Amino acid sequence: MKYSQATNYALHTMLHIVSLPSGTTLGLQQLAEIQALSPTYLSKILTKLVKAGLIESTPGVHGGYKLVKPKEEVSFLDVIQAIEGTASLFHCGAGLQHDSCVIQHVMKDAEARLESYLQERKLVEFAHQSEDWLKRLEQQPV
Amino acid sequence: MKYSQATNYALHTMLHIVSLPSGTTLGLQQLAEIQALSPTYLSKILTKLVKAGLIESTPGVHGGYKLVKPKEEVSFLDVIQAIEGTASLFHCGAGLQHDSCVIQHVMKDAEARLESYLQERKLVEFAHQSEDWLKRLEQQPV
DNA sequence: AAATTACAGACTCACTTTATCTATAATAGA
DNA sequence: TCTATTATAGATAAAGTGAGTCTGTAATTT
Repeated sequence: MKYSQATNYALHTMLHIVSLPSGTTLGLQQLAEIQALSPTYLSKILTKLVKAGLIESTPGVHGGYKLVKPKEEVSFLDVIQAIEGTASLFHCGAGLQHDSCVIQHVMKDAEARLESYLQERKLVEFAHQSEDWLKRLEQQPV
Repeated sequence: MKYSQATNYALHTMLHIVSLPSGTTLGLQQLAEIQALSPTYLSKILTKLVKAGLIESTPGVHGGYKLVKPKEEVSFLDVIQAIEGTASLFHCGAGLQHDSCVIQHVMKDAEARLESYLQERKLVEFAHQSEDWLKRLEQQPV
């Protein structure tokens, strides 16, 4: 069991977007360049974040991505679930049981602990980490 | 991200083994039958549990599987890690960072919470759930 | 109208999961 | 020691998932 690479990219990308001055946008090209990724691939990941309601995109000349909600509200869990989905980690296959399975109940509780913690932690806690990148971008503007 | 089906089988199988009277063994055929699985496939799963030091196997006429440690010591985490391995859920690919990545740090903490909970919960809590199956097996002995 | 930007779909490649089948090794009991 | 019984290892295969590329399309600003 592992989180996908896409989740890794999504978290790093969101860290950069959260670090933007309010209202500012950041372009796909720049985000892809920072992480050494193909833009079209990163686009697929970001589209999931758009559909999850975390960011919004505007095409066109000075388009890009920007936050929808206040940056303080963006949790790790929000980003992770946007990419990985919300299906439960464990599902007891045994036909009859399914609901009555005690094992499943424990696993569900464990997952709840995990999610609760990831909901508490917000990306904005580490926004300063991304400032270097953003300053470098300002110095060589488009 | 999901736990594998094999983990599901392993947990259910261990629940049965934990429910055995001390010293008693349970055969591969019976365990496979209960869960409607091919014996050879289940064997591969159980071999992992053997190598992890949770159970031991004896071939031969009245062979089967039995616990190594006291039943009270077998946690959910023990079984899960025997099947899934102990690699971390999340690994920041970004070359330089790897250790300094703040995202990875949060993810590691989250995982620690998950594992801590699964370590606390023991399979023996639900041993009684398996009694029905075991009694039925006694009534039609080999 | 044109340049710029994000989006969608089809496709590929490699790896993992979930098995199945066959053959082999080890043990207990006659 | 022979034999039945049981677990194990190896080869194989089908299906699914993850990761990524390429090409083309839609939308917006100037």
